Amino acid sequence: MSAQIDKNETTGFSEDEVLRQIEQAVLDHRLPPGTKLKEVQLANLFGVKRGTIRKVLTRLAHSRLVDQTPNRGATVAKPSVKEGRDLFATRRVIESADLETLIASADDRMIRHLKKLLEREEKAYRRGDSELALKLSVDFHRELAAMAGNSVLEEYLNDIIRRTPLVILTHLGNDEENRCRNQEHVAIVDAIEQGNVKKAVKIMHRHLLQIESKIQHKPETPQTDLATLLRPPGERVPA
Amino acid sequence: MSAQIDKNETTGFSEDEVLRQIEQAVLDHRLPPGTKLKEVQLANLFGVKRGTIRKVLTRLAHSRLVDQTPNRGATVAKPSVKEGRDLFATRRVIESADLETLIASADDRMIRHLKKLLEREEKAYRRGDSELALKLSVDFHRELAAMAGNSVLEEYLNDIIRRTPLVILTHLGNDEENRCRNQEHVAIVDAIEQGNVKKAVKIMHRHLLQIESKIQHKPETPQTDLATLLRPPGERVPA
DNA sequence: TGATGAAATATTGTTAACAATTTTTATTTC
DNA sequence: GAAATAAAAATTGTTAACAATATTTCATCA
Repeated sequence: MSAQIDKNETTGFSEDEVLRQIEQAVLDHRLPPGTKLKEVQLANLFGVKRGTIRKVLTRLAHSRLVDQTPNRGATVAKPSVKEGRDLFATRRVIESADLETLIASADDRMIRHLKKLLEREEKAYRRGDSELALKLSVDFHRELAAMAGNSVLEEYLNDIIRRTPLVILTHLGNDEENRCRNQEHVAIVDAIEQGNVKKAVKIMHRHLLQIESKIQHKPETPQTDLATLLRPPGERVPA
Repeated sequence: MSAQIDKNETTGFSEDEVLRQIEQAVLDHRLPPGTKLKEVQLANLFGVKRGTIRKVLTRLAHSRLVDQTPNRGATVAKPSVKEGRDLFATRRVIESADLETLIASADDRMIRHLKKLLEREEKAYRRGDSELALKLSVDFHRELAAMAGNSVLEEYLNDIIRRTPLVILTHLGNDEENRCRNQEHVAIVDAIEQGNVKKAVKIMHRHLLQIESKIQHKPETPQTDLATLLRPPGERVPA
C-alpha cells in the first residue's frame, strides 16, 4: 500500500467508473472472452457494494460485452463467428456512410487534426508501444465518426468498437497483424483530402476486410486470474 | 386461491413482459414523450415489485426510450430535432445496406412473403384499422432487415424503430400522413423483384425522407393519465 | 396577492439480511 | 479408480426496511 488514496484495498469507485474500467480492459485485449465475472470478487476488487457490480454487469450485458445466464452469473462474451462477421460488415456500412458525409464537409482543420493523430499513431508503432498505438488507432476511427456528425451512427460505431476486441480474441488471436495498419489510415486521410469519396470508401473496405476475412474458429485458451487481468497495464509486473 | 395466477388486480408480469408492454405502448403511439414514469405507480399497475420496475426503467433508458435523472425519476424520452434527424439518416443507411445484400439473395419465397405482408397491410388501411396497419408497416421494415441476414444491422434497425414513434410524436404529431405509405412499400418490393438495387434504394430513400423532412419543433402537449395510456388498445373505452 | 420558508408527503436510492440455486467437496459404493 | 450421492460452500437473486432527496402543501409575513 503505497501511493494511492486507500480505503480498503482500492478506493471506492462509482458505478460509471467501474463500467469504464471493465470496458477499457476489454478494449486493451486484457480481458479474454469467457472469463467468469463473479460479483463479490469484482465488488472487493473495486471496493464497491455488490449491488453496484450487479448493475454494471447488467449494463455490460446490454451492450453484449458480457453474457448473463440466470443463476449462473456473467462471463465475458464470446461472439460467434457469425456475429463477428456481421459486426465487421456493419462496421463497413457505417464507416462508409460516415466518410460520405464527412468528405462533403471536410475542412483543413479536420484534415490537420486527423494527420496529427496519425503521426502520433505511427510514432507509437515505431517506438513499439503497441498499447498506445492500438488506442490511437481506435481513436482515429472514433474521430472520423465524430466528424461525420451523426450521433446515432457514432453511438453504433462505438458499440461495435467496444465489441471488436472480443471478436478478435475469440477468432483470430492477439497478434500484431490483427491490428489496424497505420499506412492504410494515412491513405484514407489522403483520399478525404482529395475529396475522393469512392477511393476513401474503397480503402476503408479493404482496410476492414483485412481483418474481417480472417475470422474463423480458433482453439480454446485457458482462464487466467481475474485480478491480474483487470489491473491497468502500467501496474503490471513485467514477465 | 384458485389458480394462483392472481394477486392484486393484474396478474404478476415478468420483467421482460413489463418491458415489452411499455415498448409496445410507445410503438403504438400511446405513451407520449415526456410522460412521468413513477416507480410505485407502475409497480401497482403491473402487479410487480418496485425492483422489477426499476430494472425495466434502466433497460428502457439504455435503449433511449426513457430519460432517467438521478433522484428525479424517469420520463418517456423526448428526442431532440437533431437526434430525430440522425435517427432517420441512420435508418436510410441501414435499410439501403439491407436492400443491397437482400437483393443479392432474394428468392421467390421471400418475395411472396413480402407481398402477402403488404396485402394485409393494405387491407388494414382500407378497413381503417390504422392500429394494425401501423404494426404491419413496421413489420415490413423489420422483415426486410431479417431477410438481409445481418443480425447487427437488424438489432440496430429495431432500436431505431422503437425510438421512431417518440420522434414523430415530439416533432410531427400523430397524423395519418406521418405514416409509411403502403404503395411505396409495394414499389420497393417490385424493385426487389426486378433485382434493381439502385431503384429499390432510391425509393427507400424517398420513402424515409417523406417523414424525415417534416421533422421540426412542435408546440407542447399536456400530460395524460398513465394508467389509461398503458392499457392495451382493445380494452380502451371508445371516446 | 405573492414571496418565503418550514413542515408534510411523495419519490427515488441503498443496504443488509435472507432465500434460491449452483458448484464444489467429501463420502460411499461398486 | 469411476460413478453416484449427499453435505457443505459459494454464488446469485429478492426483499423489506431504511436513508436520502425532491416535491407539495400550507402557514406566515411583507
